[in-house]
This record gives sequence, C-alpha cells and structure tokens, in this order.
Amino acid sequence: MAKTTLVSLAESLGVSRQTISNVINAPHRVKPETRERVEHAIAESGYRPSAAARQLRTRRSMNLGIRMMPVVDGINGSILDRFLHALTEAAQEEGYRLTLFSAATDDDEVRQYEDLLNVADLDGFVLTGTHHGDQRTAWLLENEVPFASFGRPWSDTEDPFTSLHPWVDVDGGAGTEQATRLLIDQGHTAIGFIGWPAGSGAGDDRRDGWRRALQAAGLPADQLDLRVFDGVPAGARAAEQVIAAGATAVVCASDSLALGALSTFRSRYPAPASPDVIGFDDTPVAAAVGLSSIAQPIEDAARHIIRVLAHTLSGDEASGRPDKHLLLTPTLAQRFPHPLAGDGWLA
Amino acid sequence: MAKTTLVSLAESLGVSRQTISNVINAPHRVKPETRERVEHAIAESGYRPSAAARQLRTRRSMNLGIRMMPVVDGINGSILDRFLHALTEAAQEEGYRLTLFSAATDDDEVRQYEDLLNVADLDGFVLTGTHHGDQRTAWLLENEVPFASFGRPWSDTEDPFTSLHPWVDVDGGAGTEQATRLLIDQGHTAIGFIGWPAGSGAGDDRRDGWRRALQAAGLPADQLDLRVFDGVPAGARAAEQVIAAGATAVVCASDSLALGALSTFRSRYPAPASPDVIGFDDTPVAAAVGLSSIAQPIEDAARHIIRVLAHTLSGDEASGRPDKHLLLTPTLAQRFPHPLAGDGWLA
DNA sequence: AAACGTTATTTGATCGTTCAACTTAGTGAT
DNA sequence: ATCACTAAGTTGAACGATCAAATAACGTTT
Repeated sequence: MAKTTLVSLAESLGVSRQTISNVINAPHRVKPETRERVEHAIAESGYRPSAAARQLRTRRSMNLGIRMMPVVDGINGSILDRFLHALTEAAQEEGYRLTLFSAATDDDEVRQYEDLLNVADLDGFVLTGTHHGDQRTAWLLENEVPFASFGRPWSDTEDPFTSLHPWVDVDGGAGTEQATRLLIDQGHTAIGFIGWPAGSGAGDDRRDGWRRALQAAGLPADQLDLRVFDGVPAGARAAEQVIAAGATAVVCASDSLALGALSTFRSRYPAPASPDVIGFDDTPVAAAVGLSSIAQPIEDAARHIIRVLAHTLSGDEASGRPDKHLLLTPTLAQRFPHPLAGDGWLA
Repeated sequence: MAKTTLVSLAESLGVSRQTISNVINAPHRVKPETRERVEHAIAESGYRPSAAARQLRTRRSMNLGIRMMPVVDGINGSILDRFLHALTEAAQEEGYRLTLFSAATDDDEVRQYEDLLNVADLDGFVLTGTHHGDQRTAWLLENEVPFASFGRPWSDTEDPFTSLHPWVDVDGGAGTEQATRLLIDQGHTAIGFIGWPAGSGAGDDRRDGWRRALQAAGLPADQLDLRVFDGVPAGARAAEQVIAAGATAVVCASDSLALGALSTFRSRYPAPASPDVIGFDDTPVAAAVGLSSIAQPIEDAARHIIRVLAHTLSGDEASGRPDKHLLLTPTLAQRFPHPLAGDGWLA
C-alpha cells in the first residue's frame, strides 16, 4: 500500500491536486458538492499532508521553540513542568507543536536561535524568565522573529505595556502585597521579606508589593528586607536575621527560601494558628509541608501565550486579537503551617 | 541579503550544488582542497541546510516525539522534568530534536502517533511508563516505527531481555531491597511496604525487592504489605495500618506515599536516629523534609535511551552499538528524618 | 598512445506541497 | 449579442535539498 499524496488522491478522484489542496486550506473556493466528495475521500484514505513539503513551500513549520532551563533547584523547577504541560496542550489545540532545546546561558540561547530557525524552521519562540537588559528579546526583535515571553520586559524607563513584543506575566507584586496584608490583618507588626539580590525584575517586583503593604499600614521595613541568593539554606539563615530584627512573620520570593525560613521559624516560635511564613509559586513542596504560598495561574498564562503567538503568526489582524500584554493576578494558597506535627495537609 | 541556499552558494563558489551537499554529508568524496574551500565558504555565509527540503527528500526529520503525561501528582512529576531535561540535552548532542505532544490516555497516544508520523514526520518516539499489556509498544512494533522506552516491557511469560524493542529501566526491586536491608541492619524486625495495587509492573517490582530482603533475613511480610493508590493521604492512612500490624519502619513505592507515612510515623514514634520511612524517586520534596529515598539515575537513563534510538535510526549496525536492553541500579539517598524539628536538610 | 580504473565533480529527476497565472463556464447588466 | 465579472477548477513553476546516473579528470598499465 503506497503512501497517499495529493497527486495519488487527485488521480483516484478525477480532480486536480490543487482542488484537494483547496479543500484543505481554502474550502470556500470549492463547490460544496465537490468539497464533500473530497473530504470523504480524505477520511477514507487517511491522507495526511506532508509537513515537510508544505513547510518547504510555505516556509512555516507550525513548530514553536522553547528552551529547557538547566535544573537549578528541584523545588522551583516544578512550576516549569506545569508551564510546559499547559503550553503543549494549548499549542496542540492551535495546531502547533513544541520543539525543545536546551541552552545553558542566554548567549547560548541566542546562538541556537539561528540554527533552529534555519535548520528546524521554527516559526517562533516562547521565552521564559525575562530580565533587565535581556539580549534575547533584543535579538529576536532585531531579526523579526515572532515570539512571546512569559515575563514582562523589565526596564527602568519604559512602560512594559508599550513594548513591541507580546508578553504575559503574573503580577508578583500584587501577590506579595496581598500576602503581607494578610499577615498585617492577623496582627503582625514586624513583617520581613526574604528575596533575591536587586536587579532581577521579578524579584524586585515581589519586594515592592511587600513594601507597598507595609507603607499603607504605616509599618517599618527597615532591617527587615533581606537579599540573598535562592536556596533553602539561605532562606533559613536569612530568617534568623529578620527574627533578630524583631520580625514575627515573613514573606519570601520563592518556596525554596520560604522552606528554609519555615524551619527557622518553627525552631524559634511555636506553631501559630495562622501562617507566619509565606512562600511563592505554590510548589508541591509547599503543599507537602503545609506552607502557605502565592500561586501563579500558570496554566492561564501558558494558554494565553500560545494564543497571542498563534495570532501573530496567522497574520490575521481582524478576528478577536488577544491582548498583546497581559498581567494576571496570583492567588494566595493558605495552609496550616506545621503539618509534620499533625495532619495539616491531608485534607 | 537573500537567504543562502545550496544553489546560491554553489554559484558564488563556482562548484555544483552536489559538491557542497557532499562536503556536508559525505566529506570523504570531496578532494580535501575543495572541501576546505567549501567549508570556509559555508562558515563565511552562515549557510544552514533547510530542514524541510532535506526532510522532504530523505524522509527523515531528526525529530523524536515524547508525550507529556498529564500532571497527576506534583510530587512525583518532578522526575519527569529531570528526565525531559536530560533527554533534550542528549538528543541535541546526537543531532536530534524533541517534539512534545500531550495525550490523556494511551489510546489517545496511539491515535496521535499516526498524525505525528505523517504530519510532523517524526523519526521515532520515546515512551515512558510502560505497563502490562501496553498497546502502545504493540502498535509501534506492528507499524515498524522506531522507538525506545523508559521502562522494560512487563510480561509474566516473556523475558524482557529478549524483547524486540530497545528499553532502559531502573531496577526498582534492587532499590527497595537495598533500602529494606538497611532498615534490617538498623535493627528493625517488622518492616512494612506501602505500594500500589498489584499489576503495575514497576510497582510489583518494588514490592518484590522488599519481600526478597525480608525473606533473606527470615522476617515476616504478612499484614505488612499494603496496596493503595498513590497520594499523600493514602500513604498516611496506610502507615497507620502497618503500625497497627506492628511495623516500626516502612518502605514506600513513591515519595508521595512516603511523605504521608512520614507524617504518621512522626506522630506515633519519636524521631529516630536513623531513617524509618523510605520513599522512592528522591524528589525535591523528599530532600525538603529530610526523607530518605531511592534515587533513580534518570539522567543516565535518558542519555542511554537517546543513544539507542539514535543508533537504531542511523541504521549503522557496525559502530559500537549500545546495549539494546539496559537495567540501571538506583542508589539510596539517606537523610536525617525530621528536618522541621531541626536543621537536618540544611547541610 | 590507447585502454583502463579510480576518484572528483556535475547534471537531471524527484520528494509533496502551494503559489500564481490561466482556462472555462455561468450570470447579469448594457 | 457583447462585455464584464465571478466562481470553479486546472496547470506549470517553485520551494531546497538528495539520489542516481553520467561525465570529466587523472594517474597506471599494456
């Protein structure tokens, strides 16, 4: 049984190749009667157009590239897993496929763009983890390669909502602000923040949210603002410092940091009735140890990214174009804070 | 600046298309002198062969498919993340790329094979989570589609080492056996096992390892063998039962189950000096709560899978063919068992 | 110097689509 | 009856590579 192609199908039907091609790509050009006959034959024969041939002619592969970041921290990594998943599903729905590539650094990533564009004919890219002075977005814009990023473009001067490329992001600051307000409502008057060194965009944004909530409540931030590199041990050490500065609760920029902080808090203070340590990303680890955490609607983000990218690629300016820039609001997953002493997270 | 193609490059060099093609695909056919001149020109012009054209002619895409399983359990899911990562890197080294697709069920996966083979011209597939009576391997074998699986073919009658398709797996039984022996050496005489319902291949294998260790030491397994569906709450409940049956330690088929068990154990027994609950997969959660766990060499597995698959696809029977069937041995990550009461996992 | 074998290089055909230009038929207005 | 226009369908060329077969170049043998 030979492989069915446009030509073989056309012959057996007594029509021309192009008519079949039209049935597939521009049905309105074909008389309904003929169309139905062809459609039936397509289903019958199980014909599938060859991606290679189509790609050669149209210069579109329906393939999007996404980089696998090196696994630095198993804890935070899980969010990428969820993201990738949602991305794959959304892409599939829009008729696109995802091609993975791995790059150790941003430079490396840029270097691979060229290869991937030519060699694999990728139609566009999904970026994650944008930061200040991101060379990747600059390169892609310069070379007019379609892409969308999870993460807004971070700049001190420009409004992200005017940026040239589409992006979706989660309003981390709104999340930490909400978390901090909860702690304030619970009666805390000295609330610390454990975050990353300044300059990371997302990290600064989360810090700002905490600071806003404190200011609104007229509470001090001095001595309570710690900046460390991500990781559980670093979080634990930082927690000792904020406690020394008088803090009775703390908001963290990641679940890794929060997990460390939680261990310090439990060894210094008895387990309280409401959260005193709040993390970020709502990872499985947080759920496991009963750590409250700020949850990103990452599935929504993924879906929207694909939608925007697909829209850009289709060139279809008319039909309901999705927001080019979208800032989603995270939610707070509140948990009983010391499960290993009870059954907290079993519910 | 027009895109460089074989023809444009050939013209500017005064040689024929085919010569350039040969420099790339069969350098030995070209006179060293010419070759060097062409190679220089290639580098100069930044020429990259078009994947589409090549694919159309050779019917090979250098693309491998891998399915994204639905995220069931964030805890165990992280291992897939690591696997995917290693797979991507290994594939890249061998000149292959990975294309993701998502399928909710095995049936769905099989259905997508056809599409992916035609539409995306995938060269082969990587399978994960093989089980008894797996329809996917049957379909792929029948249709002569190259693939390799992470997970041996599970059958009561046939020796996996004679199977027709290549696979890599981790000897889970060896892992649980080692873990159980450790508990025995530590003085435990009633050691339970919390695993999945019979029939899952990998699950039964892990149970068998535990049982072997007990038998070798002349210890009883009665009443201590629990079968539940995966999850933290289920693990906690099962732990109550094994404790009721007299167990002072337990080995689990997953970190989810182990995490539940750990919570029960800590509420019944004081924290011991050596592990009394041992999980499987060495997930970040295990590391976070100081849970000992059996660690799969998953990066090695991924690398080998790609190597075998690449070898099959190259058709190169001669050059050092990698083992068609490979069983790797896991290691035991031993941890201090109650970090939240101290600084156990900060080291 | 003719005949030969090997190596180096070129040429024509092909993979399976889509684009662009073209033909044919049908409809309605002038 | 002529013309203009739209609709439906056809055909040749092109996308950019590789395969297979043909040719050119070159040193060896007779």
